[in-house]
Amino acid sequence: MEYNFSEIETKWQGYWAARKTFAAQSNTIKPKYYVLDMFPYPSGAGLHVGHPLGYIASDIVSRYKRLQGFNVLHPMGYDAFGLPAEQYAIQTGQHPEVTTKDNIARYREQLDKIGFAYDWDREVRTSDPAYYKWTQWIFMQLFKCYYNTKTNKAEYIDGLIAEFATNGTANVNAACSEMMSFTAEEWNAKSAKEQQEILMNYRLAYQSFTMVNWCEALGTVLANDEVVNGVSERGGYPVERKPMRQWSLRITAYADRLLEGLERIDWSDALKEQQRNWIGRSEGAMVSFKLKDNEGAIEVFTTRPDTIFGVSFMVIAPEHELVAKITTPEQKEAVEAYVNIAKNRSERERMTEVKRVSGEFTGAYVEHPFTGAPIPVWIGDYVLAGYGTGAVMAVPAGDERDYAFAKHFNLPIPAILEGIDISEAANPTKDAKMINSDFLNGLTGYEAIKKAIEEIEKRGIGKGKVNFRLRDAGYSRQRYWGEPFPVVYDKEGTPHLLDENDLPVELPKVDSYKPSGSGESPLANAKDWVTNVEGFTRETDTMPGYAGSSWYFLRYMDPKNDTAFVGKDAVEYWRSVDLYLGGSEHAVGHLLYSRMWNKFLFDLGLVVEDEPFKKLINQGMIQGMSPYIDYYPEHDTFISVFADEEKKQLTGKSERVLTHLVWYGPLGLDSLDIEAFVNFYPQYKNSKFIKNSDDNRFDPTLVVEKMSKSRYNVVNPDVIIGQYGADTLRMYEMFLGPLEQSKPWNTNGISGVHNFLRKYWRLTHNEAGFNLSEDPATKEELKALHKTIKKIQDDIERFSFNTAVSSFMICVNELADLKCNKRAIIEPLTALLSPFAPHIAEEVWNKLGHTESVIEASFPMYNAEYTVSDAFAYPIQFNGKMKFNLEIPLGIDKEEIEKLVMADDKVQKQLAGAAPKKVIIVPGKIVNIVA
RNA sequence: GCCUAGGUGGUGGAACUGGUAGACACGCAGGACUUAAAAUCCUGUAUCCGUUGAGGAUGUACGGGUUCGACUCCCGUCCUGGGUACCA
Repeated sequence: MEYNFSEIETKWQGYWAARKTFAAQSNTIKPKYYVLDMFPYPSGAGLHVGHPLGYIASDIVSRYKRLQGFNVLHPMGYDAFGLPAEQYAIQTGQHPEVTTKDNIARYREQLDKIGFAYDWDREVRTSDPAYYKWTQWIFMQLFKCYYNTKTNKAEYIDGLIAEFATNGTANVNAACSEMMSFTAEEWNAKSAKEQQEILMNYRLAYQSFTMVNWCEALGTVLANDEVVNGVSERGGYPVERKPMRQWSLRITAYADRLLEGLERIDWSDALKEQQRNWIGRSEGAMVSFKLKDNEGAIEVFTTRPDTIFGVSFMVIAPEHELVAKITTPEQKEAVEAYVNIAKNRSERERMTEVKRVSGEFTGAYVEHPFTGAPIPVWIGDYVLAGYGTGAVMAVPAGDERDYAFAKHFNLPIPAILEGIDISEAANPTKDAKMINSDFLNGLTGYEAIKKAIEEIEKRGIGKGKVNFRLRDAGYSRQRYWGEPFPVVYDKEGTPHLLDENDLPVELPKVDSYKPSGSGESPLANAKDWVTNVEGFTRETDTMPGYAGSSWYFLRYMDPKNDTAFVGKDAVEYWRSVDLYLGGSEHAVGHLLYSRMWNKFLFDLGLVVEDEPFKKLINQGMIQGMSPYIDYYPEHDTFISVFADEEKKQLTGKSERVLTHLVWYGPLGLDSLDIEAFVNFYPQYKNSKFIKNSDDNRFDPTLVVEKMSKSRYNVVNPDVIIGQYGADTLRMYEMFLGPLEQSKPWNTNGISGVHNFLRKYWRLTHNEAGFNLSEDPATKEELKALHKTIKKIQDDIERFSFNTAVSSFMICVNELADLKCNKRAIIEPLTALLSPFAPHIAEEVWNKLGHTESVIEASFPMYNAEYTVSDAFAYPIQFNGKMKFNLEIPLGIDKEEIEKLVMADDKVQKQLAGAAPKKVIIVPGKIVNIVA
């Protein structure tokens, strides 16, 4: 009887769906386990083979936890707002809601075919008004709150307002955009509008001016992804950076808690380190340099106040607010020209091209705060406006970039460290003793930092400060396909929240999804909607992609609740995500935002855990092979990648042409169909094509890249399922390599995995049908089984699914050799296999006579008796240090063990001819040789 | 540039804590069964030299180092993936 996977898989998928087998229980005394996948963005290309990698792994864990007796929550949903659907809408006029629904339907169909144990009754979609009602509601709470740094948590701003009215800012310690200071009288004298403006300085969701990529020609703000080499990707129009009034979230208020929380969660060190570096806490000092010949001062933040006597110039960012004010008339032209060039370069470019030194002298000077010496002020684009104060005190002796700048512009490089050569490069060491540094002379850098801060504070020219690299998160988008803000403006332009009863604020219908052209979002085109709140106009920006995804893990706990984003009972039972699986591309974006949202909701007492994701695994990305063909324009010739001899004849630069007209075999890419190619691209009608000399084929160059529709490298799981079945796909994706590693998709080994499943099937099936023996198992058979149980359990616990699949293969090979079809072995093996290949396991389980699903089984018990090997591996230690293992047969006495050990080459080599002082043998445990 | 991860046979990978490098699988070669094919099973398979019941040398991106012993630890270099704040 053949293994008919398609029949088996259809049958059991239908059974699971009809019985709601995987629904999480709500009234149970079982312990809970919440295992979550990062939900997908439903793209038009459909699900590709990369998506299931993490989903299969989490599915294995969820089924494994069920076998262990947990009440498992394993949900799935869709991150349904986003740019691609909107761009598609602009091109085709189709409402993004329609395309999104279609895409979701396709995803669902594909997901169902893989046999995931999802509780589909809990599905969420971020673009569903019933969902985004609560995204808007959480935004309202963020708007209504500020961060009290005394109690170290978010609180409602009414408390702050009352404090302002009675004591002013005197006793206020709150996270804010800029330090403010006023008395109660001053506060009370302000107009309502002025008061609202001041409160923006404190709110956790607030408005301010931030930079956007503005494309005049397209009349729209562009995402960084839409800007390539400084021009728009579409059309190649110039892009400038310009300030716009935008919403932001004050995530910086949570910087310390986001850092501290990392200590308490089970994430990889690499990921934690990335978050730490992103937050970028650094201790240092703010120092104020007085302007010469002008009012005011320039503030700098430095982590190295010890090097202050090495300052020979100052560099400020081209966007710095003082540039226009301090530039002297003689330098005006040059500075303006420089600012114009610099301001349109992206921060990325400015950081990448760090070796290309550029800058301009402003003509202005500041005074050194200790020596009073004049310090020239330059502008340079290596200083970023967004970090610190947008100004640095340049210490060329100690900082590489300052050094390069000084060398390039011939500025002095004062020596401040004893015995350190600075003729070739800067040296940032803190170990050397300070020289030429007045009161710091003779101290090391470490000592000098403290002393310098003391002195700076004493003289009132600055103070010690902790600075963060983390910036507040931009929260406005001038887009259609996102959550509308529950905000309206009065006639004075002051924003007000709508009433909670007005939620959800649904997206209005618009005629065009194109931007309005004035920089406003497409919502501004819906004139009736904008003005349909009496006396007010609506906010027309929408929320960013991360809004809905920052809290979706909470909604799964209680997805149908329409009186709260999550009910109290639900959140108290499910608490937080026990295991979160997703790609490392979300290391700092989504994973930081959702931690912040969760902490905020925790502060308001609405969730019970401060950290949302207890354990996190990053699965690697499955890459695609994009087919490019090599073209030599000088010869008007295309050449196959393997035609090496002919390639030598070709001169000039070659180009790579991306093409989808590669013959696509059932499982992947093959050679180019030249005829189809020239039909599709008539411009190459007369081009020459050089094929391989040996097999007369034309092969493309395959480039490993992220799988995406636009690169023609998406491989669909449906094809694999059709040919081999879902169980093979599941096991093969796990077999492909370590979960956390990225790897290009290939189907080279898939037949091996499929053969394994057939072998497992053949253990209990012959031509006639199901064939099971009720005889008791032999010791050898039990050994094969129990070795596997132990291995599989260990492997699941450490997420090593590829080695688990190998262990299954070894086990089945051994059982096949033993011709074992005994219930005593097959039954536990089937339960063991069910998380990996659930359909075939369910089928066999059913044939074994069980009426309940295999998920009602329990994980097989491992029995150590059957896994002891015939020989024991003795760890051999020298002087107590573990050195190596030696196989010693069982059942021999101490003396014989010693003889065997001493006769071993490695032991002899170790002793190098000398006799050991002592040989300690602990029977069955250890051999310790004291040399 | 910066942050982060990785680089092992023809291929995917294994080696979990410094202790026989290459488990398992693909591919390939040879064989059994078969009229034949498919399926299945058996044997071999890191490289080089030698051998055909003979062993030796080399070998985990590259160059150094620590250690009796290094894929594993340290220093440096090269290459690749991911992120870099409005893709998701």
